Amino acid sequence: MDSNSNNTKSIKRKVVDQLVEGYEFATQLQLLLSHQHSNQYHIDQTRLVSGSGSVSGVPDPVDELMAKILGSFHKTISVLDSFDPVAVSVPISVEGSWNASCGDDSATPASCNGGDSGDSKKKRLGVGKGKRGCYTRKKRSHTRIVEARSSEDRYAWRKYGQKEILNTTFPRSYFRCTHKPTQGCKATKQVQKKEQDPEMFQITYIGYHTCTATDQTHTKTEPFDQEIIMDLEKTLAASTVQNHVNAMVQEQENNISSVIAVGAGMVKEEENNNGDQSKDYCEGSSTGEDLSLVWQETMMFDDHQNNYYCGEISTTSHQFGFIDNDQLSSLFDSYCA
DNA sequence: TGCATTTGACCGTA
DNA sequence: TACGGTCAAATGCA
Repeated sequence: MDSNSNNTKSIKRKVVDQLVEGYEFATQLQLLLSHQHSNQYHIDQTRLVSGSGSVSGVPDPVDELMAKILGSFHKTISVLDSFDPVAVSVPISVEGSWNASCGDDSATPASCNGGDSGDSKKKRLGVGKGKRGCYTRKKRSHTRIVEARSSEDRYAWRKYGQKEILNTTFPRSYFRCTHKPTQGCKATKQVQKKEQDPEMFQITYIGYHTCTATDQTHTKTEPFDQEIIMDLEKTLAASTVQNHVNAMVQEQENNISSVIAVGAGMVKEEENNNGDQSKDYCEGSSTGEDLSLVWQETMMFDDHQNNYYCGEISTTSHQFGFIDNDQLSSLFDSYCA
């Protein structure tokens, strides 16, 4: 693909992002205005009714205007959507993945190693060590943030890194599943002490365990002393999720993971798989089973509305909406198509 | 001696 | 170019 095409796509994506953001802001404004205005409007209408007769059927001008604004946004987004469906993911989206790596292992390592040739102070690695950094970075939905008093859990982790993070007192530690070399388990976690309460750990779990370790005698929940589950971006939404979770856990004490908040986290992943990334998103690290688990996790059945409560989490927005079973099926199909 | 951890280098992304 | 995530050599430990 040439750079022109990439540029066009990049610009298009930015336009769409802005439109989506505008759409969401307009929606919020509509809610605010309708809430405020309905009171005033109701008073005015009551006055009119009591004064000069009935005005029933007169449209609320605020609602009318907001409907026009939203309609305009929606039309624009739809046009772009028809132009390039990949670039648009509204209003309920699961972030796709992308591949920014050096490609397959047989490729020349020049693009992997030669990218940064600048820092002469840095120790150069020996010949044949050139595969460092050859990983794909992708957005993955299986990202859960929990807070706990202990970073321990029932899985066996191997620490592979530690990093000072900007504006934080404590370093972040990086762990991967001990069984990654033997079973290819892709689960990783990051542990960082909380600034406010150093006795608390913020643990970010990325991916699910696919290993079948013999010492794994417990159900696949993590961690066992978890206290708070957080959305990547919106704690408020997480509390909503948590409320649903608590209810669910009582009803379904079986196998479903207790980790519910799922965000579109951005992680790096080693270039071990050979498949294309879109396939990997649905079948690789996010297998069909995994994906269904994500949906299980993100959807809470609302017994009053008879709808699924769907938590949308993306890098730029977060909103909740209701979708029915048919919409759920079609979404599933479209994401994995 | 083998496995786990530490730590600086390296890399991709924003 | 800064930052965060990962690699892998060096080191520690049982």
